[in-house]
Amino acid sequence: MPRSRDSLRLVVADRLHSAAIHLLRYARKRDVLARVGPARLSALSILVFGGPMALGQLAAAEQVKAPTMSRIVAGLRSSGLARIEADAKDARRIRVTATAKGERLLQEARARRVRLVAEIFSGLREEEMNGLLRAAELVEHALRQAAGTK
Amino acid sequence: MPRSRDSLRLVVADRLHSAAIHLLRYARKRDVLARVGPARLSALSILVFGGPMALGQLAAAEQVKAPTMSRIVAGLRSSGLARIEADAKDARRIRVTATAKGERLLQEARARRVRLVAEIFSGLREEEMNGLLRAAELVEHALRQAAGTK
DNA sequence: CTAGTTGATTAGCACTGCTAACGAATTATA
DNA sequence: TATAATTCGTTAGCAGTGCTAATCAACTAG
Repeated sequence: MPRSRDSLRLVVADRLHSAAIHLLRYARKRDVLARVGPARLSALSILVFGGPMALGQLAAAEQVKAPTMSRIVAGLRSSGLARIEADAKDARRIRVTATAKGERLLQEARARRVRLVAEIFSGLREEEMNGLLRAAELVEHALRQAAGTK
Repeated sequence: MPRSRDSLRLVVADRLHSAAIHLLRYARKRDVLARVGPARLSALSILVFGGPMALGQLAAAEQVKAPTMSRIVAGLRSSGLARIEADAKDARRIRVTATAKGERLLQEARARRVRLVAEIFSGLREEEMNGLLRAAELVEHALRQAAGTK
């Protein structure tokens, strides 16, 4: 592989990583207002969009280990944002479901976060926005590929 | 502002946020190998690229409160990745500097990240990589603007 | 029926963010 | 000059999120 492509990758890696860190740090300021941490919010969104599922599935979806998800679910539960039921087929399993309150909170938090991030980009031209969109989709797509192959 | 531009922003914000979360989760797996957390690595890179600076400056650059940066610097120090000296002009201030070991570790972490990104984006054309680079720079620039204005 | 596997939890560690409260040093002001 | 206000950094303590190791219960294979 040519040296120039290699160093381009180095720069891209650096910049993307840094941009991601800073973007999330910025966005998190409002998540705090929701009194729900990012991991819980993210898990909740999986539940809302993906429907009820077992803890292990949720952990896999979030790329997190079972004990971590166990605690996240406990937190959601104690906040009344999710509930758990026994699985009919397998008594080891639990079925985690978002409550109505959870769905409501998710929509609010999401709207707040999106408004915040959208504010940041208020000065950008439409073509720049489209560039960002393509970049985000590229990253997501490439990550899905990489996660699948691994 | 036209409705269409507004909703484009919302979509971009949503996608970017999601892509950032997933990219960092993926990248963190390797950071763990470096035995240095993401916040320390990020602060270290500011030091390496920006030169020695006061704790407050570093906190501002990382968009983090002083106590948080105080602990991050303490961690870097105890790992021998950074050192602190007294400021000649103002005895309240400290001067934080990356050590040679810190610079070395950062380069290694970067190299690891580059390999990771290379894996993820192995299928991308050079122009797509350039698109990602522009996107990352746009995000950083917009964030700096937003942080400055606020 | 025993042995192995799987799903979830608990315990305990590390890291990262915050606010509140403090001490020390500097700057502004009476 | 003496005092007050401000600024810089630290400490203490809370919450959240990630991990591994160990454990328990339930299911599955032999």
